Amino acid sequence: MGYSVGQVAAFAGVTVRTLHHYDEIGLLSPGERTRAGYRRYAEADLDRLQRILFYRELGFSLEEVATILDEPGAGPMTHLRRQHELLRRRIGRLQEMVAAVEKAMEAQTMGISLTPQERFEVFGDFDPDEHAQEAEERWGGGDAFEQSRRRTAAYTKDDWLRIKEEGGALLTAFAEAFEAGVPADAEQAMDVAERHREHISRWFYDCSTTMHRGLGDMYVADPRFAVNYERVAVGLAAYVRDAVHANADRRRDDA
Amino acid sequence: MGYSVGQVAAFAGVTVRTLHHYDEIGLLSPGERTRAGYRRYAEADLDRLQRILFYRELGFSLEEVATILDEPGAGPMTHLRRQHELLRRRIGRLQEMVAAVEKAMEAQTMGISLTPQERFEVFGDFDPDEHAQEAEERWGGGDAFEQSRRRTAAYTKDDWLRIKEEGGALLTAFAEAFEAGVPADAEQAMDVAERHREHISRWFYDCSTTMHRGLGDMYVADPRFAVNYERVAVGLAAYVRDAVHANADRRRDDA
DNA sequence: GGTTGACCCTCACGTGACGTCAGGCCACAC
DNA sequence: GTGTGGCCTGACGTCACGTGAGGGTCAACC
Repeated sequence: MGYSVGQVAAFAGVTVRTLHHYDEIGLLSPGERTRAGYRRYAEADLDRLQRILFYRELGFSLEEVATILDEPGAGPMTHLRRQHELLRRRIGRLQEMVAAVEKAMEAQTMGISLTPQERFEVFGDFDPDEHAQEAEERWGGGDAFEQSRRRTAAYTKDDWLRIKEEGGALLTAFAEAFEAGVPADAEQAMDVAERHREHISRWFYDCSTTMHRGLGDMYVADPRFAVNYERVAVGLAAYVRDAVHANADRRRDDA
Repeated sequence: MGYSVGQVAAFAGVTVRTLHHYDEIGLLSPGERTRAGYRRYAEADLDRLQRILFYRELGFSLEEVATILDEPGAGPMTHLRRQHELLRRRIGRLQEMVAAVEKAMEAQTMGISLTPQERFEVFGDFDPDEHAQEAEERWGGGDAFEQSRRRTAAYTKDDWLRIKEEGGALLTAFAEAFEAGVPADAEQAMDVAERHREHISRWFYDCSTTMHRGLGDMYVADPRFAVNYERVAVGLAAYVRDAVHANADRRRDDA
């Protein structure tokens, strides 16, 4: 029963070394080993491998793939839906590139030359500090952003692990309240929102309730942020925003 | 005049380090330096960078990108057409993946489970030894293929460089004859075909004229091979096939 | 029942495409 | 003239494997 490394490698179209690597880093460890130490992959392992290869091809790092796959409460259907969505987006992006190429062909035949900005327009989506720029515009003056950049620059790997852990706990807390039907303006939800604000203040920048409110809005408006919540539960981003708003109202009333 | 590394990095959406790296490996060296040693990128450098990023995003290694960009006689329009084609294919592939995901979703909701082969079907295109399997089927018995595998296993980097060089020379020879309007059954073209057959025999496996004929057919029929010729000149794959056939006929007559 | 050949194992170093400091010029602003 | 930000060249780190080396395992065939 089960498949050997060679067999799995063959029909997955990867090398044996790749499977060894995934085993080494704990991304995909075969369910069993024979007494001789041979790896034996079960049906479930193949499922996991298929997903790994899928997300990998869409450009996720193996670490990211691991967190996606080990996300609690994500069944097969969750993944399929997400994969569908990711593919749709990627196709959209490529179609934009097609349009850009066609535009360039036209410009070429007309003898028009493009400005540097125009030339790289289509790559703009991938600008890594896009977040930064937006933060600057939205939160005014770039003060918060600068602070965040300075602070985070000094963080160690352990710090980041703690941040990830805390963030995950907050996400779970939001999700649980949401799934349990707790209203966003109930004390429980507001408390989680407050913990979230403290989390931001503690690790990134001094986050006032007003700034937090803006942040909450962005979680819904900006798909890059929304996806983090929506992939846990549909509607969670809006729920988080509402909780954050309710919390901001409460604290204003307190004052 | 010209742009600094920082400026170029900014609107191309890459890091300064990346530009340094491209300079180091000779992929993109700025047209000029200031007397202080600062890099100054000209308009043409931006063009090149844009192409580099394009091909890179489609999965080419930097070495491959270099050979594509330094291909002699490839103007802006050649690149645009090729980019268009590559994008179209990539979109096609992603659409297949979408279909596969949708099929999986259906199977999931129906409670059907897929076989391992079905699971990885969509990744099949990337199976690296796909060529091998086909070779085995087409040339019968896998003898040629086995020989090729055994021989090439022992080749050094220098050997591969020579092979690439020889192959490039043959490609150029074919292209020149083609562009010059030399008929495929003219002596000049047949001679190149014969050199091509010897090249195969020398480096990969004993290639009879009959096998060579089959190989020529495949260069046209199989897009994975055809692309190597078509990207140099449209119609070149068919030309090569015809020359190979003519050469095979000639040598049969000789005998 | 021994040997052959395909397949498996674990080190362990190599590679491609950068990321990330360190240490030190350069240039313009105040 | 002294910051402050941008640029330079090393040089080492990282990620996702590739590529042997050296050695067990196992079904098959003689």
